[in-house]
Amino acid sequence: MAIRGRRPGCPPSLAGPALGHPWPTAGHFSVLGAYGRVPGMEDMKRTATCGELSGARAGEVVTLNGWVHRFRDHGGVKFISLRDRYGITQLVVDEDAAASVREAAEGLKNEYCIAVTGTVRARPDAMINREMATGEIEVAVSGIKVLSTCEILPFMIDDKSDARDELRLKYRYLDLRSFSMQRKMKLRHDVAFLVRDYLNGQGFFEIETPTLIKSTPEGARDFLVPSRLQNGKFYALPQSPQLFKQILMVSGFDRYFQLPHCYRDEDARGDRQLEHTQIDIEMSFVSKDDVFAVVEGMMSHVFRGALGVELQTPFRRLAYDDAMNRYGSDKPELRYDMELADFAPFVEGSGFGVFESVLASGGAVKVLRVPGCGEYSRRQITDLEDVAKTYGAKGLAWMKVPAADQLEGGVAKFFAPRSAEIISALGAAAGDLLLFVADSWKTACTALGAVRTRLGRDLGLCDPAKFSFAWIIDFPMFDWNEDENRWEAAHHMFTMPQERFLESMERDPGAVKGDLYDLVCNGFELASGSIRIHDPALQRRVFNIVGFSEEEARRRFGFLLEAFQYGPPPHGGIAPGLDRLVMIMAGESSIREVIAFPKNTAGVSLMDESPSEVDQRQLDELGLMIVPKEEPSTS
RNA sequence: GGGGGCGUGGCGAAGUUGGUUUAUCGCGCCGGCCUGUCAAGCCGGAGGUCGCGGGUUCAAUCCCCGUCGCUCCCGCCA
Repeated sequence: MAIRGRRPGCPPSLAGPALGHPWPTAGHFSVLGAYGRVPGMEDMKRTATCGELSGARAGEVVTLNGWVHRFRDHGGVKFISLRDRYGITQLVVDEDAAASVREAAEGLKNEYCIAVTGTVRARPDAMINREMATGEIEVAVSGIKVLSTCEILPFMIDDKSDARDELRLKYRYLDLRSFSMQRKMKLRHDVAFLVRDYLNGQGFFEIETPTLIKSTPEGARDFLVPSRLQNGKFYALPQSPQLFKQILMVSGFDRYFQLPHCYRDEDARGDRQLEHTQIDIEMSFVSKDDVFAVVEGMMSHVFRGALGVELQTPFRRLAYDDAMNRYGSDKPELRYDMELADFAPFVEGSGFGVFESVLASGGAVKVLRVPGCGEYSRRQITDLEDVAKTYGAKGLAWMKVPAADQLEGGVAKFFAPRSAEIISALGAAAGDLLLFVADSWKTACTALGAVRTRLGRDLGLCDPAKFSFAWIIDFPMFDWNEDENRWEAAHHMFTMPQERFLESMERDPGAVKGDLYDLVCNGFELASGSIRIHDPALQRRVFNIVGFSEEEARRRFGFLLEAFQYGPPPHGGIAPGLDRLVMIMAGESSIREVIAFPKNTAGVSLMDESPSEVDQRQLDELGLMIVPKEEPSTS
């Protein structure tokens, strides 16, 4: 499926605020004179960009530098669309142009990099192109210099038929030439700039933390970097600057931020890369409300500046339990309602054994009312059932509401006696479809939530121009790990348990809510953060619950625990993902679309072909030996 | 680790329920024509071991198995 949202074809979108403010031109800042000496083009350095000329400049002699976007040869008159970062300008080679110029023009091919001198002239009225920012003028060419030539392209720049991703990534430098990609890179630049602008204005310091750090094998897999000087030892690349930013709080830096690269050696996804950029924030002497206020202010600043969109703040807040119960997700898509409901009240006495036994064993029966889908075919419902099964549901029960007081089809016969009551409780109407999942509470919620998301997409319920933010709060502090038979931290071990659970924490870890929060937008988790523990005694209690010995804690996080003996301030923070933020703002569904040089789902960079093998000498210096993974036996 | 989808000239796609014929279309490319296009137009042309390997068959681009690559998803991602 093609996922790029580009459709410019023509450059008018460049001039307009398609993604916010206009493209800068020489009027806003000087792109000219930013060059050093370019051998061979001293006399052909640009005096204007391809996006800035208008009727007011008619008569001016200009030099343009750029790429041949299209070439239209009419025999007598020839047109060249010259493209640079700023737009497209039409060049004309008239019939009476010098023979040398005509000859040079005829030799031009797509994507040649050229310098052109000519006279700006207003187009005749009938020839004005109103779709184009520079459409009222053209440049009558008096000189052409080919700066470099171009091979036959693997795909057309800004072609309407998209090349497949594999090819785009291999020739990323060509892909990035397209206005579509240039616009996204500009958006990313704008967002990063606005983030810095806002946080600086709020008194935050940008402080860099190391990228070669100690491996702390909790959570995601670390990328390891072997040490040559310390033979047999390894650095890890940071999954986030978590420990360092907390240390910075101990150091008194009150308000810190950074846009660090973070690395996780886990399988990539459409919205997940091995390597991504966070907007890492930490603050002292705060509660979560202070963190929320900063992030809400920052997001407002960013959306206003980059997209011209006013966000409504404060963002709504949704407890984790509510998010799960109502939307079946801890990162709910909130651009539409269509909430899940609890069907348990109607199960008892229905005689439907599947539902009854699930409830009897402590599970849940959730129902999703799908307005107007009562005509769904068996086939369509089976497709939805497959979605539910993917998320662990054993099946998807259904019934239809043919009339305001009637239930039919699927499991309706068990519930027909209470039809009116059920329909009224669910707010159902004739023509609705009801879908059910019965399972453990979490599975029932997530499976039916996935069905909800799928339906939202199929039914076109998502307004692409809408950004629905929400804070998800009151997350559980600990998850029970079935495999290892122990409690583990749901977020990380430095998260502050909510005060009301401090007393009962050891007795009932599963009930403890953490001072822990996510920011979600349009069904994506945009940020995750928490108020941290700064009290060593409390920290020990948490370590204890997750089965972390004092010694093990010291070995892994010793420096942090030690730092906390020297007057640590109460602190907390958050880390929005920059790539996901830009992805959502750009209306893309793949994070690769907003990363200049992304890796594919197998972690391979198709352009530079990393990762790659290394010389034996490099391995020797590091004291490493490659042990091939065993081939699966084929006998 | 598991499941789904895709792989056909440089690019994007179509296709044959296995056969007759030269594997089709659009873009691009090459040559020619053309004074107003802006996705220019018209005429002509080149370019493909249908991802790779094996199997079934008289016959495979098509069916089967394996493999490689890309992609979406589950698991994983404190």
